[in-house]
Amino acid sequence: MSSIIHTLQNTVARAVEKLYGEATEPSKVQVNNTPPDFTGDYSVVVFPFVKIAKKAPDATAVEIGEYLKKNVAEVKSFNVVKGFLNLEISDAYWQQFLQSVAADSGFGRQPRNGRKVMVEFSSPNTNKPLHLGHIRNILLGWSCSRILEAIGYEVVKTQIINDRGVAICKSMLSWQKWGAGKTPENTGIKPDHFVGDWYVLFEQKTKAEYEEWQQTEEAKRIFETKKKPNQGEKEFFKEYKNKWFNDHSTLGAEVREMLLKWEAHAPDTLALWKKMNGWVYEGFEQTYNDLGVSFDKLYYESDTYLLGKDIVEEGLSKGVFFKKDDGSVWVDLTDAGHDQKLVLRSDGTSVYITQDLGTAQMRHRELGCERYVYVVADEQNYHFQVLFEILKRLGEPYAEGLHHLSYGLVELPTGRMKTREGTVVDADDLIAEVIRLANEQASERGEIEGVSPAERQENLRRVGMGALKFFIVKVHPHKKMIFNPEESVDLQGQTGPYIQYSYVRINGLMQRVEKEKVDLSKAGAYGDIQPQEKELLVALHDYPNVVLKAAEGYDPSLVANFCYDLAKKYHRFWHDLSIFNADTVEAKAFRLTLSRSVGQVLKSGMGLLGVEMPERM
RNA sequence: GGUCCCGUAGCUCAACGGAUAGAGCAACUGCCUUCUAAGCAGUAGGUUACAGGUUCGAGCCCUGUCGGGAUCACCA
Repeated sequence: MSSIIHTLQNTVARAVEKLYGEATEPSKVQVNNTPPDFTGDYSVVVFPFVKIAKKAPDATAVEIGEYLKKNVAEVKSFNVVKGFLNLEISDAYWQQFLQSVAADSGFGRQPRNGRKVMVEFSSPNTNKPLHLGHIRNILLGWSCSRILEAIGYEVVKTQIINDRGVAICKSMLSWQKWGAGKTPENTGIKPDHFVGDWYVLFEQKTKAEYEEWQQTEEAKRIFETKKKPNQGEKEFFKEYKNKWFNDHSTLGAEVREMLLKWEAHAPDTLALWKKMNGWVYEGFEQTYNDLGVSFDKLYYESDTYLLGKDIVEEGLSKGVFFKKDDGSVWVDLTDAGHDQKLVLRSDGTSVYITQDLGTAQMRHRELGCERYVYVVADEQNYHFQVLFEILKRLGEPYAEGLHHLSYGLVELPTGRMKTREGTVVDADDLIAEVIRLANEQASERGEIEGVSPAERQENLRRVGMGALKFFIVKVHPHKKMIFNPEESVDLQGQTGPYIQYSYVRINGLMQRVEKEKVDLSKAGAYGDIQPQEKELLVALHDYPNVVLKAAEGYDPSLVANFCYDLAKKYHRFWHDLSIFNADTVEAKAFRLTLSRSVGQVLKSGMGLLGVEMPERM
């Protein structure tokens, strides 16, 4: 059935044309939910037509209202307040709507549109385990994928694994030097953490070496000759660290040597690299599993980091790029408000963006998508502006379909997470903690009858993860978010478990319906729809539109807030009205059907966010 | 300095350019003999950073100012 909103928009447009002789675009007609304090279900904003009508707002509203009442069967009545045209929709429409939702398990989803979109997210480095920042990235990528799927796209979920470079070499070298035969197996440490620990040790050893070096005559001489005026020793050496690591450090030299050996495909280095990355993937796999996410296609930086050289040639021949005297290749984006950007070094080697250009082209050849979404933190906004602009100028066919889903940093109440200060929140620790807290709080509430320990554990896992995921995904991506660990595991108020609880209530009802074989066929004969019922119907009615908007804006928080709002309305409904013990069989059937539809939409909506519903809690 | 993002209740967040800016947390008050109280209802809390402008109407759009962040490498 087609939405009443469209009917109203079309009819208002026709009314305006007929009454005032000017054509209006139906999609421009604003139809809003009527605020609670007024009578009506939907309100038409008539101000835009006042000029055309050459009449006062109220008079215009009345005229349009009368036209609607006469021409739209579903419009039961209307009233006009301060130029707002409030419409009451007939119960028959809502009845029919409810039946259609109850009969459609895919309500809110669009049919396949035959189009394909790639979503890239997570994209970790392989030298350390995943942390809270990755979790936001992963949840955004995952829910965006689900939402795009829901509006009809075929979605290819990918990640590019940054499996090469200095960082992983540090872990490799560290384990090689000091590992003494230790493995994840014989230490019992989760393999990605195991590798990360060696990285940390390497950084510690480097720091020690640096501090020792600072006492040497050479260091003192460098300080005296290179320091800025009034610069203290401490400050100077802080700034000098990178330079020192490249020019003086023995550990630095060893890492560079290892990187060179890797690039030369030295067999022992490659074997070590594969072994350690293998451990990391094993660990990641478990974390992804815990988060309930998966990928369709993996890319490895070790395969892609040399790509993009041919695109430089192409850009030069197309005149998009130009060569400087020293042989370096650039693109001039000053007319687009950006700077000149290097795309190939003077020694002919590529830079970061070269690789991304090549990867974009390669992936398009492989996947042939219409759109490509990159989920990457907002510190790379400029990079993606430049990347997309270049691809556009190169005339890539998918250039218009590129999108950077940029998201803000996750901060703790105490400020930014700092590796050096050990304030980075580890993903696995966090997951374990939320599940532990769900268990703890459930124990305080006591046992639920008839639930096996295994079921109980699974339900509590869903509750804990629901709390964590909802807490993160309810915030608009662009905003940096403050992650308060204590609040993230709250199970009351505006939280995942609050929504899950409304689902569990419904689930309990449905089990009774099943057991008692309740006849729901009389639902349609229920005549007197209550406000608590109406607000649920109106909310359900909006669901498909919310999913659509979330997809258009790459914004899962819209779905999260919708689910919360729906759950809130359901709790109110539950509290105010008797469902199973309703006065009449019609009311009982109607309310149960309504409950079932709400449960179905809650499960669907939360599913788009990657949150699973417990059966009992 | 240039560019971009953010600024809403004490705190965390909402609000297709629409009516009296809403929730949750924290505080206080009620509601379990009835379908699960992880719930419901109430009290209190606001010059939407500031100043102009656009219009029937601005938290939202424009200009400027102030605060916070990011970014502007022959790093990734």
